[in-house]
This record gives sequence, C-alpha cells and structure tokens, in this order.
Amino acid sequence: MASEHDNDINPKFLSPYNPQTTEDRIYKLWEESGFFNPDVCIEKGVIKSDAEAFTLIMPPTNANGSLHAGHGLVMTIEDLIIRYKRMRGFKTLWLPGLDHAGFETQVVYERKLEKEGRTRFGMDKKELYKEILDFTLLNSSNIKDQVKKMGASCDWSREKFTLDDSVIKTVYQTFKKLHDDELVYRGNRIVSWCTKHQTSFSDLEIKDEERIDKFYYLKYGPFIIATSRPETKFGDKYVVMHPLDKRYENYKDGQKIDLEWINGPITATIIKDESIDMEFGTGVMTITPWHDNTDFEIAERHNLDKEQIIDEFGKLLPIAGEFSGMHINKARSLIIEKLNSKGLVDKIEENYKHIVRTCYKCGTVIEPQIKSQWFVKMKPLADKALEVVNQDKIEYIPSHYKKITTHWLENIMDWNISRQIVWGIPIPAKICKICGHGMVDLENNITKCNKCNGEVKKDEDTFDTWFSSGQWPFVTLGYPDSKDFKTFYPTDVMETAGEIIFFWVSRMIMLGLYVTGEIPFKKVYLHGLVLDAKGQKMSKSKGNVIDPLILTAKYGTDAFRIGMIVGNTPGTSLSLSEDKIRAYKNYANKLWNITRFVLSNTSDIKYDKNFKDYADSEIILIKERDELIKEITKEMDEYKFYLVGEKIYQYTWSRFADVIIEESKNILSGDDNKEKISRAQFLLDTLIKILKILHPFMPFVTEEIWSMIPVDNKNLLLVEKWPLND
RNA sequence: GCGCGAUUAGCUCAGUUGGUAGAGCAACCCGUUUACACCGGGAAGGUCGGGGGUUCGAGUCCCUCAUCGCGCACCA
Repeated sequence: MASEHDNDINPKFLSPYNPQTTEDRIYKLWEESGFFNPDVCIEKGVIKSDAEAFTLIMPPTNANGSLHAGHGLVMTIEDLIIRYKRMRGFKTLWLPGLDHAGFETQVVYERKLEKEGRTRFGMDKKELYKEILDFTLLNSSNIKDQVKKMGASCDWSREKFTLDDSVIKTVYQTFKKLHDDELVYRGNRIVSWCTKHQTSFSDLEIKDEERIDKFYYLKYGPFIIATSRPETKFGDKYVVMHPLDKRYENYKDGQKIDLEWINGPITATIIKDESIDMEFGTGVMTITPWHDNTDFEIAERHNLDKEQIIDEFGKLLPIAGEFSGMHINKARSLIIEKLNSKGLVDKIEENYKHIVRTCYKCGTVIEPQIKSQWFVKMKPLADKALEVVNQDKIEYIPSHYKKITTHWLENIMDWNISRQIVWGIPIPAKICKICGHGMVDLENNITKCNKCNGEVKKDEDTFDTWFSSGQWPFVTLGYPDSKDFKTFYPTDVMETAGEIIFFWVSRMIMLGLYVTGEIPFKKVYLHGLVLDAKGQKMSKSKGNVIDPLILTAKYGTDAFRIGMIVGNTPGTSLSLSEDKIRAYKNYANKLWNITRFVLSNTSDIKYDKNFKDYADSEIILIKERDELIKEITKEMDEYKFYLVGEKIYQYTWSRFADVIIEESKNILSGDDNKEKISRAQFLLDTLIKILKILHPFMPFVTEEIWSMIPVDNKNLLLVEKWPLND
C-alpha cells in the first residue's frame, strides 16, 4: 500500500500499457481475494451483511468446444453488470456453470467418431457415455480458463454442472411432480424423427427449409390426389374430402371404393373432414397417419388405422412390396415410374415450392413417426407464464421480445422431452413391455406394470437437455431448502442470446413458476449475434470465425470488452471488426498515459478525497463531471451500457485529456500555490472516478492503474464503491 | 401467409418523452508544444430508404410502398 511519500512515478509507466504482462496477474489477485464470492465480501466487510442481493446466473456454457465470439459477448456483458452491482454495494452473485448440452455435444462427438472411422451405433451405451463424459470434462477445464481470460468475476466456488447429482435430483423431482399433476404423459404421438441422428426432437429443433420439388397428381380410383411424397402412399386407404365440397357430394362418409393402387387392388374408405382445404389441389387427399401430423390428427378424429410405411432409417417396410428395404430417396422416382406404367399418373408439376422440415443440425429431412415418448402438457404452464409476462413482472430488454414471447406462448405445443441418445440425464421411468404404459420411477423399484401387471423395462431415453437447463435458476441455487435459494432467488437478470428465447428463456419462466411458484428472474436481457466485420454470420465453412482469444491476446481483454459494448444495443447483432478493438487498445494506453501525467504532476500533494477548498475553475469542472456521473449511473441502471461506454470514452479522451489536462499544464507550472493544489486534487479525484466507472468495462487496466495510485486504505478496485455521491 | 426487426456520413452504429443531425473507424490537411505518434490540431463528409399525413416544427408519431434480415405456420 502506498504511503504519502512514495507516490513517485512507478517505473512501469515508462513503457506503454502491456496487457500481456498484466492480465493473468490481476485475475489471480482477484481470485485470491475471494471477492467473487459474496459471502467473502461480507466477511471481509466490503459489502454490508444486510445488503440487498443481486443475482445473475450465467447461461451454462456448452462443454463441447472452445470459447467463441458469442461467449466473449456474454462474459463481457454479464461481468459488466456484476462488477457494477458489486461496486454499488449489492450482495452480488454471479453463478457460473457448464452444460452437458445433450444433443449438441453428442453431435460434436459423433463427428469426432466419424473422423476416427467409428460410429455410435453398435457401441456399448455405457462406454459411449463414458467417452463423451471424458471429452466434456477435458473441454470444460479449457473453457473455464478461457472464461477467466475474459475477466469474468463469477463465483467459482458455486460452479454447477448440469450432470451434478444435486441437479439431477431436482430435475427428477420436477419430472415426478409434473407427472403427479398430470402435466407429463406418455403417448403414442407423431414425433419429429431424424433418420441420421436416430432421435426425436421437439418442434424447436426443426428448421423449416423452402425447397422446390416435383408435385405429383395421381389417379386414386375416381379421384385425383396430389402429393410431393409418393413414397408414403403405399398404405393409404382413406380418401379425405371436405363435407361441404359440392364436387364430391355424391360420396358419403364411410363409403367403400375399390381401386387399383401401386401394388394392386385395394379398398379405400371415404372420410369427410373439415380440415381439408377445398381450394388446394383437387380438394381430395389420401392420408398417411404414421408419417404426417395433419393425417395423424384426422386419423385420431375418425378413429382410423395407422400403419408404419417407413422405418427409422428412412427405408421402406414390407408393405411397400417390391420396394421394401429401399431408401425413400431412391424409391421415389421408381414408384412414380411404376405408377406411370399403370397409367395412374395424371400429371407432374415440376416447380412445386414448399416447406420441408429438416433436422437443424444435419439438414436431413425429418421423417415424422409415431412413437411412444414423454410429453409435457404445455398449455397450463404457458398460461401461467403469459400471466406474468403480460403483467410485466418480467421485463424484456429490448422490449419487443415480450411480443415474440407471448406469441409463442399463446400457440404452444406439447413438448416431447424424450431423446434417444445416451448423452443426457436418463429418464427415471419404467415402460411396460406388454402394454407400453410408462411409469415414473425415481426409486427404481417398479417391477410390474401397474395397469396390466406385465413385465417392465427401463426407459432407455434421456431428457431433452433443455428440460434440465430450463430449471437452471433454481437448481443451481439449491432449491428448495438452501440458504442460497432463499437469499438469491428469484434472480435479477437473465442475460442470454435472443436466439434461445423459446428453447431456454420461456421454458425457464414456465418451469420456474411451476416448481417454485415464483418468477425465476425479474429481467431478461437479450443480446444479438456476433457477426464478422462485414456483418455476416460466422461459420467454420465460410472461414470467417473470429476467435476472441486471438483478439484479446493481440489487443488486450479490456479493448475487446469495451469494443463489444460500445455500439452494440441489446437484441441487435454486432459486427465485430478488428479496427474497433484496436481503437480501444489505444484507449487503454491513453488512460495509462493520462495517469502518468496526473501522477507525475501531483506527486507533491497528498490526495484528499474530502478536499473542499476548490477554486472556481475546478468547481465548474466538478459540476460538469458529477452531472455526467449522475447521467451515466442512470444509464447503467437502465442497462444502456453502450451509451455509458461511449460517454466515458468521450469524457476521458476529448474532455479530460485534450482540454482539462492541456489547460492544467499552465496552472501546474504556474506559481499560484492555491490554484495548483486545487487543480491537482481535481485531477486526481477525477482520474479515480474515471477508473471506477471504467472498471466494469475495462477491469484489468483500471485495476492495474489503481494499484499505483496513492490512496489511503484502498482495497482492490473490484470492491471499491461506484463514484456516485462519493 | 402471419409476425418481428432493420434501412441515418465511405464502413460499423448511436440518437431518451418530436425542437436547426452524433460517435468510432477510414479518408484529407497540418504538426516532433517533455503524459501519450497506441499522439495532437484542423477541415471535410448525411435532402436520416421512397411517397403521403398529423404538427408552428418529424430521423423521432400515423399510413403506405420498397429492399434486407429473422422468427412462426400441418396446406396434402
């Protein structure tokens, strides 16, 4: 700690600011202080024990790769919020975590297997699980180091992993509670099935793609039916039309018709259903309930037979006769050839534009299948969520996300939470081998079906990863009995990517309300994508991926951080250009040089933070400065960090350095002692306030400079007080 | 098809309740004044996507069109 005599210029200042030799040392200092942990802050007296809590749960990082620019943005924004709140005297908790990221990680790992010439199919499930676990643990230690590089002041002592026992336990309790409340059911329903990944999805993992295909008009007895998927038509034995369609009024519901079809004569049944669009095609269609959602619903309504035509790998089943075993992609044209030879093709439209549902990961066309899986009944959960969102009990930043959320909640579908992958939390349930009935079994002691008394087997599926991360705010805090849960829940802000507003944010609201009876967070702050300098989405195939760690190594973490903040409004995408980061490196150095000037020109006075004897010229400057601080503080509280960053930059550079310091040169070298002291006190006081305001934006350089400023009884800048009314 | 964004200086973006347009970067001219060339001084640069309306006054409110981006949707 500096005494009043040793505030000579530190030799460090002789060269420009060097982030490389500074950052790791500073981070270590912070970690060793223990101040990332709110309990330590209270113990050591830097935060009052009765201070209001402020909580932010870090979106658990996917432990399957390394830090990308998006993470850089997350860490920057969240650390900024946390450092600000800590400096404002809150009992501040930022809880970090890692996500096993079920399907995402499994896909990454499968690619790795593929490269090694292996495949997950046929592998022992336990062995595969162990391999992915090792892979994940290895990655997670990498990621942790990278998060630290970003300067994240999160409480590592409270770190959680989505596969921790405590997390799984709570997730199981929630599953059981949902089941007991009849909000989870096991049903034979149409699910979206990826034939490559061999798993089903929820509706969110599907990406709609516009494609141009052929559209076939086929002769089906007296009717013409249109389809883009002739390969599904083998079992079609119901022909559906609108009950009010005049063209077909002679056909009666339930009427049988004999006709010639792909593999010979069949008997079709007429079905009248109002879901048919009379305007579209010929107004008549045949249905394939096993492989189409609309058809499934029609079949359910009329209690019709359902038959599987295509297997899990996209190959035709024996019902397809000579085409049995053939992949649908290959079969399509051959089927048309056959139909044509039988004179059953009426016409073919070449450029039929339609939407195809694909796997969001591999682009494989989704093959709907009827499967027995666990579904969460969403309507009751969504209604509760709608209530709190509509009452603004949760604030969205930016606000238009509120509309997006309510729109989704109002049209919500039941959520399929079963996944046929090993990498995830096993579903604690037994399935009856005889009747297919599903039973929740947390204790693993059910041996007979409670419906038919048949043999049971373990459910081999795992939970959708979002089912567990959807409970993140309360599982991480140790719901229901822990002290942390009582202190820190509901949390204050959920800061995450706008992209996952449905996947994650909305589900957290629903599950949080359902389990704890309270909202999980008061604010949702959503950031946009990080794009490259040209505004294009980064992707490995385009080769425009910017690694944040290369930038931080080159320009310093502080430069990277403030570059991510300024010019980036919530919700909109950010173009990341190296020029911008470079500019902020210069800024860090500017701050460094400002300090050198101020310290070397004030070394003969002792800084007094309560100094009152200011000259008129300083009083004006103080008024201007303090008004800015007031304004900035307000904007910090409104989460307008992009404004604050810009304003403090402007003030330090254009005002403090270019004008105030310049005019100080005369004053300080003059002979009016009173004037000199007044100016020197002002310069020191203002520099300190700038450092404090800048700390959440540029924590490393400000902490380093702070260590060299002669102030009595100072602590780490990390836990100094924000300069409002200082 | 429905919905949500965006459209402001060459580029990336700000612009709070309507009151003669801002920043950074780039480009231009000048400058070695001892904090800093990772710098300083100066100048330049926009009929705020088009059209219409409300108003004394609109980048800011309303309508409409266009272009780009993104969600959502079972049209066989």
